[in-house]
Amino acid sequence: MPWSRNIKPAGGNADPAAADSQPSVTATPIRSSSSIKPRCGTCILRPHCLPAGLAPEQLRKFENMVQQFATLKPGEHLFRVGDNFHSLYAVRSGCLKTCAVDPNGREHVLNFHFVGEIIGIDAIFPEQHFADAIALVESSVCHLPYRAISQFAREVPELQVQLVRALSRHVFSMTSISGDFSADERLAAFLVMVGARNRLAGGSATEMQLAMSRQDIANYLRLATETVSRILARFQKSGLLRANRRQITLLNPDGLYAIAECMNPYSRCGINRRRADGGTTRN
Amino acid sequence: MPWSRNIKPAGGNADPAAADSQPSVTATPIRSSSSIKPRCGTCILRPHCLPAGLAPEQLRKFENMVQQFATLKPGEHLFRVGDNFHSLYAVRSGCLKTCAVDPNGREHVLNFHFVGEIIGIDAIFPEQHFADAIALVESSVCHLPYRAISQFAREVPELQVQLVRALSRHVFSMTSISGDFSADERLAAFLVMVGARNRLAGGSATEMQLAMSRQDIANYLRLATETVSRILARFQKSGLLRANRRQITLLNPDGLYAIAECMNPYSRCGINRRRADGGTTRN
DNA sequence: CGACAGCTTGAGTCATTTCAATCGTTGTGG
DNA sequence: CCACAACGATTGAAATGACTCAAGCTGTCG
Repeated sequence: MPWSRNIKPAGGNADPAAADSQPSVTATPIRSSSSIKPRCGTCILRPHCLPAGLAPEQLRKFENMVQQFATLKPGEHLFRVGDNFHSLYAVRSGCLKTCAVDPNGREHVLNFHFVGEIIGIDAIFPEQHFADAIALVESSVCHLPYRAISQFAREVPELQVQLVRALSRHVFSMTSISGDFSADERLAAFLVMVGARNRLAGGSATEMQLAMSRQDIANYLRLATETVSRILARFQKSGLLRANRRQITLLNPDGLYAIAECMNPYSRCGINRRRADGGTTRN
Repeated sequence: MPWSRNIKPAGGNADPAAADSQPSVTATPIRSSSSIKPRCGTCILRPHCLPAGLAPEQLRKFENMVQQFATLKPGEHLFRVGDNFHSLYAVRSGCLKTCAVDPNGREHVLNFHFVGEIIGIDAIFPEQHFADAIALVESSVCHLPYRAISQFAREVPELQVQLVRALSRHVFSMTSISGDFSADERLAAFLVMVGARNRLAGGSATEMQLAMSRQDIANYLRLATETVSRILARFQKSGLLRANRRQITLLNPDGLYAIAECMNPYSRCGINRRRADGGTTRN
């Protein structure tokens, strides 16, 4: 059992001077590149982000609501369990995990958040965070104050639609991994998914540098770390991939896809739809 | 591949009884008690449903959009994989499951939908159903045409808020069961949850008639049917409950709650918040 | 270089599954 | 009304996928 949680000293490297807009007790150590305002208009991620489909002048207004542009070092928290919810975050670069430690001390990784993805939508309802959000590598996020966004959405139906779609997509994507699948299937699906998300972020779908440790992968897939290692070794032996530490090359994406196929929601019906979710894009 | 799983023929429990009233291959067989219009204003479920918090005249308008009031016999489909999404449904009485059969023939129960809960929100994004919705017992649902609801939400912020909250709550509640927990923990949590939902629907939290079979429970909890049986027997032997077929009495809810506690998101932080989600209400 | 953290590999164990047989209910037809 | 079929639930025994424990390996960093 992995009691050994990486309690990375968030304080050690934090620049205390950097824009501390939160004097609260549980102060979230956001290192903000302060004055840099994100420009949604020129952001390559816009089609995948909340302001997708906004008209120019709405977009400008939206941009003005994006208050901060935080940079996080590996291991730094974006927010913590118990923090009040007041903002959504969009990953601009890097990768984060949301995770929670249960009373028995087991860490559960709820999700990985790749470039272009929204963090925090599960906190809208309880109005409080029930997970920690931790950067896995140097990452930057846009800060979308929810009250303002929500208010703005009342005037701009297009934004409303995007918000609801983002939520629905999230539910949709969760249904796959929550299912009953073997370790092989889950890991194969994970790799294919990371490849797809990697490509969305402008990289390769088959050549990637994982942001997360074996332990994180295991905690996400409900496996033991050793099991992840072993399956990777087996996949490698059968020529499906090459794995060296966090450097992974998918040599036979179709083979992996075949193993993972049962987790693809789209394969459940006769639809040959464009794989919109990215969760299972082949190659 | 050693990963032989329970290849439970989808036909096995598909709808042996209900195959009656559906000659069509894909048509949604809604048995409508036609003319009966639901009255949200007098519905005891309103606080838990979408129109929660609407002002009187908005409520009347909302009522008018609720087009149908369908009744389903056990085993009947509300919708099927591949159906176009055009409506959300609110469970008025009874209980339904949403489930999908993967390419290997394994059935995955995605969710159970109890009285007062919304069905279909995961289809908003893909605009298509990727699951079957099947009544477990005689059930009735309100029919909420999404286009109209969505349009109406643009004018009525309160409704918009409710929609987003419902989605966020759904995400929130999914995070528990998707975690890595033992069979005992998952089953205990399941029973506590059913009790809580049963009470919300006006019944008892400890005395209940399950709507679902052991097989359905197993497919939901990622267990084998036999395992569910065995754990129930063990719980019974240790005085936690009394189980006879689908009739379950929780004799020691606190004991069950203690086992299930690790799955309670609220217990992850120091919060002694009113257990709003119902997922883990004690007794 | 040494310490450390993350990763890998092996061996034994355990929780859960699979296979198989039985039991109790419920519904059906004679 | 009873026999019988059918189905869901239960129980036992054996098999196994994944875990735990433990040791060794590899790369990184001070």
